[in-house]
Amino acid sequence: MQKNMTGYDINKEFNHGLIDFWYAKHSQIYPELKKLVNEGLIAYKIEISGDVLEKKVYSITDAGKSDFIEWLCQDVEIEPTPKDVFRLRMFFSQYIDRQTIIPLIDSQIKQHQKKLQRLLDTNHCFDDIPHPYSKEAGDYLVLQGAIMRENYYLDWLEKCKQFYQTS
Amino acid sequence: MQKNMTGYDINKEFNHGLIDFWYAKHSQIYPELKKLVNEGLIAYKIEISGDVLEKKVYSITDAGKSDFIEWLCQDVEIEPTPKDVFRLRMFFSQYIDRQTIIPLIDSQIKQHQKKLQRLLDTNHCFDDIPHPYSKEAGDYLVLQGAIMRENYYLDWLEKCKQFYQTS
DNA sequence: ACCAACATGTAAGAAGTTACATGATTTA
DNA sequence: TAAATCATGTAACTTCTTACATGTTGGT
Repeated sequence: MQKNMTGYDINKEFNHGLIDFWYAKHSQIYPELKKLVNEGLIAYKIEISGDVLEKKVYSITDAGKSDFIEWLCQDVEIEPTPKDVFRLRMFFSQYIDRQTIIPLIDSQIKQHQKKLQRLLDTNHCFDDIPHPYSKEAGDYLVLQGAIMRENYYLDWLEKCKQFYQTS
Repeated sequence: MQKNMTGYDINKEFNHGLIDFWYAKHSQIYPELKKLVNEGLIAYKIEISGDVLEKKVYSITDAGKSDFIEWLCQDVEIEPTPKDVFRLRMFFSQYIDRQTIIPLIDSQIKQHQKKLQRLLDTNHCFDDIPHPYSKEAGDYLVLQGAIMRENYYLDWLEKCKQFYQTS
């Protein structure tokens, strides 16, 4: 929808980029692209890199665009709260002894702080709030959401830590 | 781990109860229980309800307990941010026109407010903060996490709404 | 020459959803 | 006696992960 891309490009955005709300492995991406071509929603042109290496550069078709916009405008029910393995662990935290649980929580805090820092570094790209309906609008909104999410999660982790420390 | 349960009980907790961090359909639960029995991690006794209805009441074995505790105490890497369809939609929000997007966001706000209210109602069960290592500790921590999550998500939705309103 | 990155796929299996399928018990 | 809830399963399918599999290009 936003630019022509190869499967490799999509994989890079999902796994090395900043997209923090969706992902897929290349082993899922390539078959899925094939499927979308069969459905007429995307099409590709082969480009040659160097001497022989073939790149399949995909673009969205008109049918794909209208399908996508239709999907985008639908009012939908909220999803169930996503599964969270660490929340599951905390649910059973009564079975972890005190000298074990604090380092476990600290490890999560450390990792989430690192993630948050990475998001905040990216946030400097937006010196000004982008204009609605600009092409940066989506990036901006999801990045704000990601930052807010990490902050809430860290607050919760701190709460868990204090719960087991002050007793 | 906490009490003996039937597959039906587990399904009820997942789909009608308050567990807000994990779920499964009964069509997944029954085969999974069978698998765990084969692995010797759980066992069941048949109880008769009424005249003939057979209930399989499952309990965890010693092997299951030690396996579980071992899993529980492991220090693990944080998971990737879970997929979020509405975040995905907002990423592409530039393609939604103004009279459409605001009701879409409002609908999400309404649904999350309802969910939050349900969580807050449950929260009244905890007049006092439960004691760490009590059996309510896990319930308490995940409920606080769920409430914090809904609050953060509502804040983000409001931010999205304002972004598209003030322009 | 070597290595990192570019580039594209398939196969086997695990996890999860939807639909199919059946029957008993309790409550109004 | 009808409906809601209790109770347990299977089948087909989609989704996702891990591992297998191959070859090119660009930089040092």
